[in-house]
Amino acid sequence: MPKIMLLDGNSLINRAFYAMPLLTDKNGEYTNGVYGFLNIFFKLFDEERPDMCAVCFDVHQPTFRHLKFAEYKGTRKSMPEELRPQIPLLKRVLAAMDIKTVELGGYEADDLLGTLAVRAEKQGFTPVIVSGDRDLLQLATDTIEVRIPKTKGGQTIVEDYFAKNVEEVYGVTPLEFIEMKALMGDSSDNVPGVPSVGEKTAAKIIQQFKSVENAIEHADEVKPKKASENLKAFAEQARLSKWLVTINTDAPVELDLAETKADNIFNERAFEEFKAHNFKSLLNRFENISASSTPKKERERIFIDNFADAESFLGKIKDTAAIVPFFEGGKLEAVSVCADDSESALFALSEDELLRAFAPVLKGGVSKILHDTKALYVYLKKHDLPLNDVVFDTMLAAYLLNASKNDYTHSSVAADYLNFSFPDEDTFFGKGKSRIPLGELMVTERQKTIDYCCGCAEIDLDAKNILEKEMEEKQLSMLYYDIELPLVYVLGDMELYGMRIDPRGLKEYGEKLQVHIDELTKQIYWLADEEFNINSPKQLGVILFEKLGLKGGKKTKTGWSTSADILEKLAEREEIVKKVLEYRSYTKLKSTYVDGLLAVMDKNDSKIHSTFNQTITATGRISSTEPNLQNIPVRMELGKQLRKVFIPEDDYIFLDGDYSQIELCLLAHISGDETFINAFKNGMDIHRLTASQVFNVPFDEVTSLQRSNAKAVNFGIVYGISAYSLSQDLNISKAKADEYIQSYFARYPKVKEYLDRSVESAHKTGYAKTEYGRIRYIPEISSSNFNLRSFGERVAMNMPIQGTAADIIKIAMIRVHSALQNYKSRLILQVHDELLLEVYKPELEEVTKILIDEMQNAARLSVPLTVDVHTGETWYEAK
DNA sequence: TGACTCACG
DNA sequence: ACGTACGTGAGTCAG
Repeated sequence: MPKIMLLDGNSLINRAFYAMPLLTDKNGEYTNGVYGFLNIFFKLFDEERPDMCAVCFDVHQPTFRHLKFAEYKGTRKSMPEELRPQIPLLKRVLAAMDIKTVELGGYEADDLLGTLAVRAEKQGFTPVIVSGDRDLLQLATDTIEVRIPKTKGGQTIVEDYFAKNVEEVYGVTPLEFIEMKALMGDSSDNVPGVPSVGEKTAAKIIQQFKSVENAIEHADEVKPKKASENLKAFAEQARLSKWLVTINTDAPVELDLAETKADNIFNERAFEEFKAHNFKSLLNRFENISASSTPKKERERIFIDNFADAESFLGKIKDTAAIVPFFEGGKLEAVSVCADDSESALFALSEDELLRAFAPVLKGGVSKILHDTKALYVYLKKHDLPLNDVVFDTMLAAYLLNASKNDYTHSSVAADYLNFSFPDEDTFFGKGKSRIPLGELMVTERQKTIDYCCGCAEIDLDAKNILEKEMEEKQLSMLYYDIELPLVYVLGDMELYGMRIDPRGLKEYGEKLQVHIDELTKQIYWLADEEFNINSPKQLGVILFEKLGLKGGKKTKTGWSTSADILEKLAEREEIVKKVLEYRSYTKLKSTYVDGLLAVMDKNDSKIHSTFNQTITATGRISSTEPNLQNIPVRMELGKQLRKVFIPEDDYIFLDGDYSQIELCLLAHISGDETFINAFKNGMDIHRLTASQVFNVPFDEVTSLQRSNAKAVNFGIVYGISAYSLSQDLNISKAKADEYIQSYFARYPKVKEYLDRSVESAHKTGYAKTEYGRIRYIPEISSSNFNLRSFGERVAMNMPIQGTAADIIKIAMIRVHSALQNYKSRLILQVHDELLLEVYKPELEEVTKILIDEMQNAARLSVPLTVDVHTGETWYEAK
């Protein structure tokens, strides 16, 4: 018997929308509801294999039924702005899939589902109704099945109901289910029901009396008492509710069921729609099409396990090759190569043989396409091997094209730019403890391993042209070839040089901290009159705000907030709070810095080799991990002492250069505000100037409090200001903060214009851009959610400034690195607006000049970029 | 694994 | 009325 699947478009897209995070496609249009709908659709389609299919939608038009009860139906919550446009989108996608959509003025989707289901049943089809709405259960019969998908813990599970299942679960027949719903009401659907009657009571009443009408007639016999009284008092409302929940099974739908054949879903047009809206995981369903539409080259995948074959394969490479190294525990395990459309190869030899075979190719001649060039560069340099003629890095290109992604793996590049799904590295090898070395996989899953490794090289080769073209279109090529690609080697060298520390000094520092920690722990236990885990915000909150009853606590969703800004307000009066804050700062230093640094130190040379990541931040900054050398303490003296254990190599000295107020300089430059520009040209104290302008006092009479408040306002402007946050930061009233901001804008009108312009442009284009053309997409900016949209607007104000500063220091790094080629001195660290060099002492004078010159001239702005330099025998002194 | 806290620019 | 500063990484707790 032919099967027909009838879906509730409105209800399912609604469920999907709230179950999924907001997703956007390339044009910034929201797609999560449609994507979620399609996932449910395909899951059930695969299970049911229906011959026919139709999706029903609501059309709200005033009709008799709805006019009469407008007061109930009319007050339904309005749809979020992110969802509304997804309904026409869903209809378009369904049309492309050749799936019939059904709608009829004045009827809701459930009426249409009911009508079609009954009609189909009569004509001898097997109907399956899919909806997120339980009201539909009234339609279940022995042949009509109602399926209700639910998300539970991220997984979609489906509840299935024939008539007998409804009776099992609710104890009433599907038709009685209507009566039951009428009594209990439905607040989300604005069905009033009878007050104080919930699901349990309604079920009991209907089991006994079978219908609302009969229950009203025998209202005196109804229990409990409350329900009995209300049933009498709200009899009319109960009848009305029944009318509202009853689904019409006789709507005048003009549709021949023969038109609902679902036999052309996976067609070219649907494929294009799916691609356009980034429904990547669904694309592999289009098997025949994906092959033709994205000519995925079928290459022969060769396995090479001896040196002679390796040499002969590599010897054939003409001019370009994608090369992918596979490392395990710092050792090279295998390499895959793809140089043309006909074949790719996996080389599994000993590390020694691999290096011998590949050295000539890596050294030069062959143009190389890589993915994470820095990793290979660093590895090779450790083995004294050169890497030249790298012409492209797919990871970096994918980052420039969209800096907001979490990763830029081969899998992600394949999905985003080649339209096919490819296993994720972590999925393939396993991650963390359960990671399986490539060598072992070669034994157990030989062909899959060859396919995976060769696939990576094929992806790099195939994606190069597409990535290059997209970068060209988005005007990112200069940023890519002149900044990001050259920067790889600068960062690589920084990682290789590392930073020397004095482990004995560090241990002594740690021991000193530990003495204080032990003392503070005892004092805190004594003051709290019990022992507890001070590191646990949960336990600490209970001790402070419940046991000791301190006032001024704030709740977070898990308990009391014990953050520093709250504790600081209590510290003056409360000894224990003061001790806790002190304890926190000591333990932070001990565990994160002392223990953390000792754990990652290279024991051979007492050096810290951080990893500098080029594809993490959304703004273009570099990040540093294992360890993070960009957040070594400096603001507090106690923490700053830590920098005394960072020491240059023998005969070297630290030289530090930092841009003075680079973000405010850029604000002045980009906005073109004359007051700011002149102030910077004259080398004035910018925060003092701001204070004198905002608080209307002579420049020389600005107090230190006024200056520091003005400094906070300047920071606020760069971050995308709001009066509320500024008031929090300065501990002043919101009104006062607002006053500061208003007078700031009055004094610097061009700054205000710039901020407005940035926000407007982001609204229009969906992204923010630096002076060098770096892009950050801001899908949040078109949200109807106030918080999300506000966040988007702050990002629009901040990103061009923070990002341009990042671009500029990257340029400076490349130039300094290149200028130092023939010196022993070297760049070893970048901290966003600061460069740290390890300078060979005889070169100090010259290198100082180079550093200042290259940093100051990295960009031409309408204000001078000034650089402060310091030298020191320790990092402490050099700052 | 996510929430919280805190170190930096 | 809404309820926030922008960008990161690491250690710790607790479910």
